Amino acid sequence: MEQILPHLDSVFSIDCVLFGFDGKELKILLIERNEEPFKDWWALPGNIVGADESLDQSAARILYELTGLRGIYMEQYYAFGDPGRHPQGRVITLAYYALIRLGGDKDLRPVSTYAKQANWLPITSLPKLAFDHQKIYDKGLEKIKRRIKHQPIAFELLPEKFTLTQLQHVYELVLGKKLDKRNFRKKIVSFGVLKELDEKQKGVSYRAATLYKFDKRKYAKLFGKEISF
Amino acid sequence: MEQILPHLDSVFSIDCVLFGFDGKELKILLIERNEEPFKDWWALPGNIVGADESLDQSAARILYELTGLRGIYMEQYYAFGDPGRHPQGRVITLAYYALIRLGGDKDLRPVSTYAKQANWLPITSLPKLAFDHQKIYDKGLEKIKRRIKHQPIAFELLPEKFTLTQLQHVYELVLGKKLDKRNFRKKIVSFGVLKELDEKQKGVSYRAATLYKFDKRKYAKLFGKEISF
DNA sequence: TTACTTAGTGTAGAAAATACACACTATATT
DNA sequence: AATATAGTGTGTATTTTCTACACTAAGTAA
Repeated sequence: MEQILPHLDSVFSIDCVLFGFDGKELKILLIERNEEPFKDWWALPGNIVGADESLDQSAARILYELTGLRGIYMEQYYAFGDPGRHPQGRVITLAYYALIRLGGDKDLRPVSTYAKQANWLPITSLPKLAFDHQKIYDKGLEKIKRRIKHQPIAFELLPEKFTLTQLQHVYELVLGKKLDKRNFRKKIVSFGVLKELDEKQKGVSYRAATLYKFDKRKYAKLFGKEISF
Repeated sequence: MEQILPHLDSVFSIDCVLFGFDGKELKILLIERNEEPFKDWWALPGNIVGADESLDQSAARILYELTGLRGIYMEQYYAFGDPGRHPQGRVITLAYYALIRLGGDKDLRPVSTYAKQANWLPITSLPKLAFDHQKIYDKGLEKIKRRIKHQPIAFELLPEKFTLTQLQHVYELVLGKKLDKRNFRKKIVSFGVLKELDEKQKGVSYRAATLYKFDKRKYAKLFGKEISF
């Protein structure tokens, strides 16, 4: 019901779990707070939703301010609003995750005002997080696991051209388990959204792998179909 | 980021898509508004989140006030917050769906203050809805479709004891398609969460079907496993 | 007793999932 | 030039799951 519009003392924010892949590890972007509460703790980046912003815009803005990146794949996944989750009052927060390819140079321009530093930390060794951010992160990882099994979002973590081994590696890191190489290739190729290029990997000291691209057109046609790993 | 706690002119509400099954049709509970905006329109039931309530509690309260029911399966599924979604100001709303068995007697005690009436309407012929509630409903149905394919939530819509035909019927209504009887039975039984009772349906004018119960223990053990229809 | 209505059951063929091992190729090293 | 190294790339047989499909059994009503 929405006909009553009182002035309430609650705050609505967005927090983001920004997943990044640098070719080796899966990481998330954390900031080290320089204000109370939780001064000197690591926290997920977040902010208050602006008055004229949609929720998605707000999430995109947070990401942009922190990294300078735009057009990144982001997805809203859950709202956290326990009365006790923020020591200084009622803050309801909406969580987004994003998938980002790291390892150009542009991936992170460190951030202003409310943080000492911002850093990509591997998900295999995360510090204690401020507020209920551990819970928010856990749920984000769970959601992304489920999503990657059914839709080809793994591409968002890779450069435009990638090898099948790199793609498999992303799946393994997100799902947290090893996959069989031959079966993986069979399945991902049969899904029909990969375009094999006439181009090979460079700068490796072993047999160079064929590069592939993700074919967005073909994917759009398939919409609704699902893979599963 | 959450160290700033300004007093913002935005309102945070919860709206609920309450799915009910009466043995025949899948319905949702709508209320007819008696105040502007959207006076005389049908809308999803909802309310402002109370200061000391968790989000889940708030959703449960809305449901309780409307129907007198407690302990109902509810799930948060998406936040809607476009700046223009409410004509009188910024209202961010969090959507929940619930699954309810209808057809005892207790299912609905109609509601007070802000509504002329509340009614269970079949999803096959819904009226135009107030605000962006059509969008909220659509997304809710989509979520529930996906969920029912993977987890046995269909039980929540049925009485404690039910026949396999009833169960199949629920699946067909939610998924919006016919299922093969033999294949359905094979799969649902092999999932291993049904308990066959020594009891038959009563009061039918044809061969009585065997009754089943949902075995929550077995389900807990299987957690993580998935069916798919 | 008969007619009616729904319950309940099996199988064969197709498709998908899994398990599994070796030869190829590019580079680096001696 | 020969060799070591490290990752690429490929096929098949087996098992499991999915799909399509039709009749008999049981109970009730007339």
